[in-house]
Formats: sequence, structure tokens, C-alpha cells
Amino acid sequence: MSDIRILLVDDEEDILEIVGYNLSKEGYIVSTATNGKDAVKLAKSIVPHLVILDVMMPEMDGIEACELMRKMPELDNTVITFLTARAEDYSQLAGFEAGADDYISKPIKPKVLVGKVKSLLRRLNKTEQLKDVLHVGTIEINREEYKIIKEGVEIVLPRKEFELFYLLATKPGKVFTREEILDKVWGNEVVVGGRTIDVHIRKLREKIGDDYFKTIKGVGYKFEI
Amino acid sequence: MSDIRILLVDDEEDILEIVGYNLSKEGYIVSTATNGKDAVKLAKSIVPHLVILDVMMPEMDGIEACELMRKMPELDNTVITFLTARAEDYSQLAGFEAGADDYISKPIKPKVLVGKVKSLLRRLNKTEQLKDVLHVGTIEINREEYKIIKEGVEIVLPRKEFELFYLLATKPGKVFTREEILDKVWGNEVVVGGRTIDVHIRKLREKIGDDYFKTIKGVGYKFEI
DNA sequence: GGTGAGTGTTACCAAATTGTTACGAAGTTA
DNA sequence: TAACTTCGTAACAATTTGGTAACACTCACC
Repeated sequence: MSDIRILLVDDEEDILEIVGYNLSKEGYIVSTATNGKDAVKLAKSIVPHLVILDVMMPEMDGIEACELMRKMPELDNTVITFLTARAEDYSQLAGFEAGADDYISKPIKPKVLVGKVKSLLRRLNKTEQLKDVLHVGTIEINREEYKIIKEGVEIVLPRKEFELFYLLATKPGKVFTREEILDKVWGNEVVVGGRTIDVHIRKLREKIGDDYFKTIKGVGYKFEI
Repeated sequence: MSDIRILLVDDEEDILEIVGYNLSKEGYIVSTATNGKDAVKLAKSIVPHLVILDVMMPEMDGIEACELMRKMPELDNTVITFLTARAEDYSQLAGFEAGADDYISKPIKPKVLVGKVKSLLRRLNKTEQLKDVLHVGTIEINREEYKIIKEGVEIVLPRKEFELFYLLATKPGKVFTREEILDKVWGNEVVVGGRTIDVHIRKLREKIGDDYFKTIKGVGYKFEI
């Protein structure tokens, strides 16, 4: 995962700590500020993906901070959400007016918050979903970026390995004969030794996991989830 | 305000009425439908800026309607948002899968809804205005002035370097092949030596930072935040 | 339990690809 | 024109990759 930055702003240290802890645990990079003024400064330098902003704060309140941030062009792609005391609060309205994208109501339940954050970030990333990525089980294969992500971990593969993996993964379960593999990955005119495919399969097993690649003796290989 | 069209879809007349009223009051042009089928048809003809879609409906549910609309090229710039019964509902997930941009949870509070709608539309307008400034992470790329600003520090790049950087930065993560790069930066008829691209990449790495530019051997280069 | 075809593994090397540096021609600016 | 830049190139260094040889292993079958 390309690291996602979250700016958390609240004047209560307790809240910063507990919310910050829960978000960090999820792998997000969390920065904190205790007032709007600092928050705006910090936002400018770190350009967070998400800002969680308390409404009531000393120095500069959340509403004003939000308005300022919305004027910063570098934060065009940043989602801003408020923390409001009650769901029915007027601050919600003012928040939307100021350019907020959402609100989270106190009291904060960590699990709900994390869920909400994920949901908001999903929205942010949605525009990137139009790429040619292939999902098989917990593995994401991104041809455009020439990388695969397995359970959140990025794995880079050299060209031949990638092509071989890609071929097998396009049809999980299907057995590809050695002939087919040579044809698709190496090109049918190229002549390579008898152990070449095996060696590449081995490298994939090493990098991605033994269990995914099954040998069908006398026939070929297949990829299984 | 250039008239903004909103398509409101729900099988409950009450909701159509109250929400429709509140949106109209704000100056939006509101059309309504009571099932997914009609909604899709209507969307095709009026091309709304925003669609508010109930999940549960007769004839065709919101998810399916959303999927269909997402396939319509004329609705590329349309924001689709769902109405879901509970904030934590599963339908949220299905909704995002189907291509929704957001969700609004019931029960609906008119003022909150209006705020949310404004927020969504603000986002729409922002992406539509094409600027000469591109933001990727903490880097601002100013095409007009042939310079970039990284964490507040201005870096001027010569033309070729800038063009190369700009190309890579327009799609962070995407691997550009040497061919593509030559084509886009040098023009496909120009013939340059084999090390030219590497040398330029090196200069970029020197000026902007090593880590941003990744080599995929045998494939090409990519820019990563 | 021996046998052999088909695979697995390892270490190693050659080729392919990219990185780096310095330099000069061409273009720009003062 | 002098003083800089920019840009491509050559030449060489460094790195990575893909492929192979050589040998170990497996498993069905006799």
C-alpha cells in the first residue's frame, strides 16, 4: 500500500491518542495537531489524504480551518471530515458549508471510525479503479504498474516471471501445458532448454507462495487460489 | 448558477417529495423516478449531474441501476450516491463495488442532505476545471512556468526533463515503456541514442529525489509518490 | 525395491539492460 | 561575443536477468 497520510486535529489529547492509535494500527501514517492554526500549516506541508477535524478548538476552530484548507489547491484530492459532538448538531451544516465531505459523530467508537475512514478513502481511490488490475483471491495483479500485491504487500517481479504469472493467473485452475507457456511467454519461435520453465515456476513459488502453483505431471502447471 | 440537474430515485413517494422539495428550493433541477428501470432511462435522456439512488426498489434495485449507469459513457461526469438504511450496512460495500461515489444514510435529514449534495457537487466542479497545475503528493507541477515545487522548494527543470517528468507524473505508478517515452517526449520520428532516456532519468533523480523514479528492467520507468 | 521419465533445486555465467560520467555541439542569454 | 545551459553521445561500469548444467528428487509401474 502506498502510505496513506491522515491528519488528525483535536484539542483533547485523549482523543488524539486513542484515535491516532487505532488508525496507526491500520497502517495509516497519522499526524496530529491540537488547533486549527497548526493543522492548516501541517496540512500544507504533508498534504494528507484525509483530514479529521474537530469543530471546537482554541486558536482557530474546525470550520475556519476547513475553509482555509479548501482554498489550498494542493488539497484538492484531500477528503475532509469533521468530528461533531452530536449527530443533530448545527455544526454539521456549517461543516458542509465550509467544504467538508463528511462528519463523524462523537462519542467515537474506534471500530466505527476505522470503518468510516476506510470508506472515505475508498471513495478517494475510486478514480484509480479504472485500471487493468486483475484480482484473484487475495492477490492483485496490476499490469499497468507491473507489480502484484498480495495481502497488502507489494511484490515486484522481473519481466519473464511477471508474464508467466500473469498468464497462469488469468485463468486460475486451468492447466497450461509447457507448450502453451512457451508459446505465450517466450514466443513460439524461441527455443529454450527443458528446465527453463521449472526454474521460473520455482522463483514464483519462492516469491508468491508454494501452494499457489500446482504441477500436473506430464501435462503442465496451473495456478490455484 | 448553471443549472444543475439531479435525478432522485426512490420508491417511496414521501421521500421523493420531501427531498425533492428541499433540493428544488436550493435551485437544483430535480427529476424523479420510482424504480431503477425508469431511472436508467431518465438518466440517459437528461444526463444529470448527480443521481441519488435508493438501494431497495422494485423493478430494478439501486445497485443494478448504478452498474448500468456507470456503463453509460455520457454519465462519466455524473456523481452517483446511494441512500442506505443504516450507515453500517452491507449495501455500502455493494454500492462502492457498483461504482457509487458516496452514500447518504437514512433517516434523511433534509439540511444534512442538502449540505452533502453541495459537497459532492463541489467536488465535481473542481475536477472539471482543468488547470495547468498538477498536484501529486507533495509535489506541485506547474506546466505554464516549467517548474515544480516540492515541499515548498522550487525546482526549475529544462524542457526535456520537465516533459519527461510531466509525462511520468500524470500517471503515478504507471510504467511507461521506453517506446512510449520516446514517442511522447521526443516525438516518434526523432531518433536518439540508447542512453538518452537514462541520462535524463538520472538528472531527474538528482534534482527531485532517487526514490520517486523506479526502473522496471526490460519494461520501462515509473514515477511513484 | 529398482527403474526411468518427468520435475525440483542450486549455483553459476553470459547476455541484456541500465547507470554514470565526461565531453562537445548547439542553442540561449547577457 | 562571452558565459551559460541544454541535450545528446560515447565509453565504460554496474546491475539484473534469463537460461543452463548438473544433480537431487518423486512417483507410477514393473
